[in-house]
Amino acid sequence: MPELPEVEVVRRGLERWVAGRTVEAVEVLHPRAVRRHPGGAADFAARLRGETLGVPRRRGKYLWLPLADRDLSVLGHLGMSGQLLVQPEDAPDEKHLRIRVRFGDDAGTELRFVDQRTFGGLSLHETVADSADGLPDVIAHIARDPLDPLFDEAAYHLALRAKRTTVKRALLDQSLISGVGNIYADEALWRSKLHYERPTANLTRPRSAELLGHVRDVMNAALAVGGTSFDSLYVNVNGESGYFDRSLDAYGREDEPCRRCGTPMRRRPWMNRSSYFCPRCQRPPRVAS
DNA sequence: CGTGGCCCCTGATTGC
DNA sequence: TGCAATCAGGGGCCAC
Repeated sequence: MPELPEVEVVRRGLERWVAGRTVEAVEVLHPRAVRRHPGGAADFAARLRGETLGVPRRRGKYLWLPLADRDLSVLGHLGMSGQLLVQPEDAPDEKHLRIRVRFGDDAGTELRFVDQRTFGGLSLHETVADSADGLPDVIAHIARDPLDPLFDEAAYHLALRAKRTTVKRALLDQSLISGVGNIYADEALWRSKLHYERPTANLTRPRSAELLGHVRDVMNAALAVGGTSFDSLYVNVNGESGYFDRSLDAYGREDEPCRRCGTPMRRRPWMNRSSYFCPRCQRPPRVAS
């Protein structure tokens, strides 16, 4: 499951291995991988052909490659199981290869989008008119992520107070803060000693600031580890390789002792997912639903 | 309009 | 042993 730090590692890999290259041919092997592209697979391939890719950017878990001299970007999301790989042209196709991008240079590598569960995909979108960083229009509603220097902490706190929702829902609400998934939400809540069903409306400024700090810490720790592991030909993220899961304190630790107090951790079904928490450190709110 | 919930998908795992 | 149910989860979309 690629979270924000893994997507940032992918972005850096793309910057190194793909930026500045000109597309020669695009092959869409699974229509679902381009389902967000308005014109369909053939249109995606035709429009991308001949274009030169710019420096990749990222917001939350979305990343995009602006096309040189056009107000157009290739937008990508890895979903649950997506990978963007730079592979030798003669490497055998991956089992779940969905899109192949060939380049017109002689570097001998191509870009591949591989995705088992097909939740992710690539698409072409126009740039928001007055956006400095070339934000694609379809993700204009995605908030800045907590590692973005322009993330507005005061506005975030006010937005939390205004919402009539619970804290974990708010962490996963991409219009408030982006890039926080189920795993890091549980980690940040554990570190903050907050129950996932705590209402956001009465969170004090220090509490929300602490929570945000823990979100950043969790992400930066993963980034520090993941950022050193991919200095190779591969632009590779494998969220299930477990390079950070040994450092998880909450997620996936049902019945294991809380690392703070020793109480067995619990798992609760939540939004078709799971929430992991310590029943002692993270007390439920008085009016838990 | 804000909030909550459903569903897209495939493969590993679990249960009978 | 084999088949079916369950689980994993980002985020768009829709109903209330």
